[in-house]
Amino acid sequence: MTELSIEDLKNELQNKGIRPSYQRIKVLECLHQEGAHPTVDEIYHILSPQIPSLSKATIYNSLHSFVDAGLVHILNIDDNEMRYDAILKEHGHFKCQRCNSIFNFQIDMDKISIDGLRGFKIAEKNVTFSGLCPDCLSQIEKKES
Amino acid sequence: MTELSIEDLKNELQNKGIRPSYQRIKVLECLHQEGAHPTVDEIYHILSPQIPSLSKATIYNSLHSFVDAGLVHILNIDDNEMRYDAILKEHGHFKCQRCNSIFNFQIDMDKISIDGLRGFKIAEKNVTFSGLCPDCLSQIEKKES
DNA sequence: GTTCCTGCAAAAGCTTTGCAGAAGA
DNA sequence: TCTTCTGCAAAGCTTTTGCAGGAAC
Repeated sequence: MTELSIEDLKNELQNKGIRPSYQRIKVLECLHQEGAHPTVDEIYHILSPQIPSLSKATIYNSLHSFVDAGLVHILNIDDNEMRYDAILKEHGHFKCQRCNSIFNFQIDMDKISIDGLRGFKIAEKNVTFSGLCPDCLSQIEKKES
Repeated sequence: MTELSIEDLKNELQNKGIRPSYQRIKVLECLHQEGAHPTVDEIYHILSPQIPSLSKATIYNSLHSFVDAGLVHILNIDDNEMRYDAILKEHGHFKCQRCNSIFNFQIDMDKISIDGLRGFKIAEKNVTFSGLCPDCLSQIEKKES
């Protein structure tokens, strides 16, 4: 969300006990792009031009360390591939069914009234909506007119 | 949720224009078990003893028809495999991180206060919590004492 | 007879694992 | 030097696809 410098990312990794290699810093940078929830494949295609030697195994390894350290969350929003989310602040996700873009939105999880979870210990809350984003909606309207 | 007879399931399929083959009826029956959200593999292992000739391809085919017809929903709650949900009534899902069981809970989606989705057309709402279920909680307490 | 369905096999795609060489402490 | 990381290749899983035989209409 906020623009982070290489130094910030380096510190973020070191604070969690992860050695801040160049590859890991770049992967983490990808995740911190405004509103990004990239798949492994997307990260690979973003970074490959800058780091031609980069392999997907390294991206997977990096992401696993990040998840274990609590730096990023796994997003189960796609049917087939995983997405990763570096925004730890509580928020919801909207997925456009037409262009597959993912948007964040603010949400107050505490205000969700639930019934039937007495006795459960809730650790994580996920809210995911899907439908059509404004861009796709206006494109559909144009087509119809 | 409610116990459905073979006839009910047959009608459910026919109403949607899906030919009610034996295999499809049994797959749909699996999905209608109380609180079930089976994976393809789970369905396969449940039905295999009754239908030794059953293949996973048929289960996938059946589920795709059901999803296309709007009879079941896809549940993106697991990291690696899909789950399927035959309860179309609005509800949330809780996944126990210890035993991997999935529970349904009631939720009023309309009362979720969202901010930042003006201009979006929302088609589907998904709420997924995770943590520990009562059973696992009490087992952990026993271990600690 | 024609259409649709089943089930096998193979293929495709995402993710994980093993290992050798390289980089960092 | 010793540990850790990278990157390649291969393997493992889930899901999809193609096709031939069979069932249903």
